[in-house]
Amino acid sequence: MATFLKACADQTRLRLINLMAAEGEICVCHLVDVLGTNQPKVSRHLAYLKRAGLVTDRKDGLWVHYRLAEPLANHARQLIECINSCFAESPEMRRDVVKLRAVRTAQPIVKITRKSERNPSVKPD
Amino acid sequence: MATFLKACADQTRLRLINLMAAEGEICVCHLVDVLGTNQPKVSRHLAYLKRAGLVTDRKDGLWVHYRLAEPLANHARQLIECINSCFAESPEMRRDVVKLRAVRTAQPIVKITRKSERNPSVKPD
DNA sequence: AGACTATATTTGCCTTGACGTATGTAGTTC
DNA sequence: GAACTACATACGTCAAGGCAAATATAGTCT
Repeated sequence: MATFLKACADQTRLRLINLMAAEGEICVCHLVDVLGTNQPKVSRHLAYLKRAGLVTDRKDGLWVHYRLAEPLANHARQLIECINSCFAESPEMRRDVVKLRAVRTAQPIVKITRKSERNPSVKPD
Repeated sequence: MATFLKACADQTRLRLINLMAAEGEICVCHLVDVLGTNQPKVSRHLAYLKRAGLVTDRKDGLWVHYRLAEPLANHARQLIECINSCFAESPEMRRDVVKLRAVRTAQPIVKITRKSERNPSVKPD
């Protein structure tokens, strides 16, 4: 119980949980884009959530996709549901979801991985 | 949100919340007896909960009584309710409530404060 | 093979918070 | 006022956890 609460008791992790609760499986690179922070930070928090048993990951080639663990222990599920209903009232959380959708359509996970090809604004040198 | 979760993310504080949710206003000395720990530890955690806005206190002569704050912010109330429903499944939490009732009847808060008078097993020296 | 991409982990630093012990404060009793 | 009671707080220590920056790992493309 305290373990789950600790895992949720951080703004960055709450944002990650919010996104996965809303959109299911998400690739780390998209999470980095949405949170607008550096990649190690996101990975660290994802690892924390995984240790706590709240999320699971799936490797797919170069990418790793995270999603909320299923099934969750009873109290963990209740807790996530409760937190989730609170997200609805938070502008930041709603903005994150919108931004994730935008990022996903702009930069879908495809076999063409070069940023320079996906996004012309990035010069290939 | 993260603040409230942090405040709840500790076993000792969960036990305190459980007791106050079940029995309302409780005096610090009884909480010390029930938790079976030292008094500074209990006071420290109560102060933490108070800072987070989860509890309020009331002075009454020599005693201080704590209870869950009312009204709580929307998400805090939801959170407490959720946590509370999880308590029902925890043997330790249920034992605490039983023990509190026992302590309260054995050592009611009265104007006779000497432990030696309330409890003959404590020698007055 | 070499360049590149996505992700994880390590490192060093700093803050927070948990603990027990000791001490301070304030109210009560006699 | 002296002894006592309930509670809070300061102190020193320690572990956990937050961060940014650097580095490691591993898969992909050409």
